[in-house]
Amino acid sequence: MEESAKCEQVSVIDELLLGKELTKKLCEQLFSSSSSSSSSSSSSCDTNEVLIEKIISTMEKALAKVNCMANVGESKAMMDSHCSFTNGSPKSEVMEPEVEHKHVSKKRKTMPRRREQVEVCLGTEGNKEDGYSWRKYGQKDILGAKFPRGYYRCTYRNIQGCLATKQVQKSDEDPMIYEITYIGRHTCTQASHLKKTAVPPSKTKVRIEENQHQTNEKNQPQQEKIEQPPETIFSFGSQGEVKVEDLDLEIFPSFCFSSPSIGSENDENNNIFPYSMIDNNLLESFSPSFMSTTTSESDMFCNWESTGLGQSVHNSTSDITDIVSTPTSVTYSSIMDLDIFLDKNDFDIDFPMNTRELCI
DNA sequence: AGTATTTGACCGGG
DNA sequence: CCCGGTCAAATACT
Repeated sequence: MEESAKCEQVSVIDELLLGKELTKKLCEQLFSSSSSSSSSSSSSCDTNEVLIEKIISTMEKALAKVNCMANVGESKAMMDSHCSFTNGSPKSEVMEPEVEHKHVSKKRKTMPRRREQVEVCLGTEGNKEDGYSWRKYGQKDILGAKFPRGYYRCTYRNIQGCLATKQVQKSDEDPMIYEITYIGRHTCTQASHLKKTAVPPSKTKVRIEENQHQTNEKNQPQQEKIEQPPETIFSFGSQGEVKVEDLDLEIFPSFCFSSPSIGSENDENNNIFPYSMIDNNLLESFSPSFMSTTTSESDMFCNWESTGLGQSVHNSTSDITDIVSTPTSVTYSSIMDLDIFLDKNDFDIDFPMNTRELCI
């Protein structure tokens, strides 16, 4: 990457960090009554509205910068899948512009892609639980890559015509990191998925603690192919790094969240989220499952798109949809933040503020 | 027996 | 022709 671009990126990161801080503050204010607001909000004189304004402004700045960067170059991927992945039906050809324009066969590369980098702590072999069930259908040695790439498709491809696929590849540099490329979007409704979201948060939290404990103290004997219970995923927060980058947007730096500070597990109020937050809206915004439920993802993104904020970055809802559709719990935090970043119209409800740390 | 994974073959774009 | 992506038969697993 060029130097100027790096500088730009740094300043974008700054903006995003600022935005994060502001949203944190806002969250504290919003939910101070229901959760133990331990952290001190420095200048708590800001009203919620002011904070929101600030956040939006910050995000807009960041987005503008990113937009600039994207225009300068490196936006090939952006062009590739520049949109039109509407909430299409599984089979109807949801055409990419290039396809539409060129009247070319509806072949590969027509699905929007989104790449995630996941640092795996507990040796999940790239099979991080993301809430959806995948079926491996191939593996390929990739030129120049040390490790083979695994190809997965949605288990319900045949049954429900869900065309979502993902590619999992262990990173060359760091074997603990898996690069996961999601292609397409889930159109299926996965029961297991729904079930997971229904897991009482308190339970989840306990798990987190346990896992944190274990991972911190001594690495568990790492086994490849350990199937992690869904809850375990949250442990990524403590040590794991989750990077979500939309190949189309390329606007989000890598995020690394640590778990929210966790109190004792004997109180429901000590859930990751204040219990009062666990309402439908929140569950939906946190959980990828909402994408596969009847909840209208399109609605969500209508909102998003209508903000104009999104349009300044991208014209399509497809990518964003794709982002949020990321079902994985690993991306849990990321999703939350993406929501925050992107959906200013939903600020009032989509505030799963639990990010504690934003690493680059 | 049913389901999931592995792996070599095949296909198509560049 | 090379390479990435997918298919599908064989194999493993439950």
